[in-house]
Amino acid sequence: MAVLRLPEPFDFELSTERFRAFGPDLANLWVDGALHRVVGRREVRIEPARGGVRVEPLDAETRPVVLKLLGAEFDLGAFYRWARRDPVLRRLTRELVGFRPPLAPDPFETLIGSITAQQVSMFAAFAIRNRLIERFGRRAEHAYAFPTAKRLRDATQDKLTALGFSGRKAEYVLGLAQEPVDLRELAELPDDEVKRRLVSIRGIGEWTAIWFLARHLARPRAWPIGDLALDKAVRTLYPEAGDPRAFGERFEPFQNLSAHYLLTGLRLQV
DNA sequence: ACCCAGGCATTGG
DNA sequence: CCAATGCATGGG
Repeated sequence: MAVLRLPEPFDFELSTERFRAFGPDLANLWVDGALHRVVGRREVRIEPARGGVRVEPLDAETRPVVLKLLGAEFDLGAFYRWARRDPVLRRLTRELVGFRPPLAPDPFETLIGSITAQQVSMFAAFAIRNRLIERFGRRAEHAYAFPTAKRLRDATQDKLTALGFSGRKAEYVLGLAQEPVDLRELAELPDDEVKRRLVSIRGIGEWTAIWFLARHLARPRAWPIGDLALDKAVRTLYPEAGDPRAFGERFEPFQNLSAHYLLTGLRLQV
C-alpha cells in the first residue's frame, strides 16, 4: 500500500477543509472523500490512512508535492506547547488538533489565486478561479492542472474579463504571465526580500505578498496584514486588541500558524 | 435594489 | 504622507 506517513498530529478532514469551504476547487478537488490534484501530467488521489495518507500514485515526483499540500513541514508540537500560554490559542489548538494549514505547492498558482481573491468574497473568488482553470487549465481525470504562465500567455484582456475578472485584474494576470522573474528562486530569500520583490510587480500588494510567504513558502512569521477575515477573527477572539497590524507581534514566532488557526477557528465556529 | 466580502493602483490633496 | 475612488462577482 502506498501510504505516505505524515508527522503527528494530523487530521485529514480538518487540513483539507479549505478546499471545500468555499465551494469546489477544481485544482484541489474533493472526490468521494479524497483529495485529487494534478502533479505533472498525472492526477494524484490522496485519501486518509492510518498514520498519514494513501497516495496514488506515490513516487519521487508526487511525494514532495503531497507533503507540501498537506502542510507536513509545520512543527505543530512546538506551536501547541507555545500556544498554551495564550487562552484563545490554547482552546483553538485543542479544538483543531491535527489541523495542518494546506499549502499551495506552486508559486505562480499562489499569486494568481490571491489576485482573484483580492477585495471580493471567497465564494466569488473561487467561482472566478474555477472558470479560469476550466478555460486555461488542463483536465486530467477529475481534477485540473492549474493554468501555467505559458498557457495564460494565450489569454487576452477580453477572455479574462469574460470569466469575471475586473479589467484591472485581467491586466495583473496577463502581466504576471509575461513576468520574466523566476518565482522559484524566491524560496531562497529572506521574508523581507521576497516581499520587496513581489510588491514591485504590478497587482501584487502587501496582502498578496504576505499570503505568498504564508501559504506557499510556509514562513513561520508571516502575518497577513490587511486581511479582512483575519482582522475580524482577531477582533472577535481578542476584543481587547488594538491595531491588528501590531497585534501580530503577540504571536511571534508563530504568526503563520496562529493566523491559520484563528481563521479556521472562526470559520468552523469552535 | 441594495450591501459587503480574506486589495490594489491611481489620483488628488 | 494620507484620503478618496473604481472595480466585478456571489451571497445575504
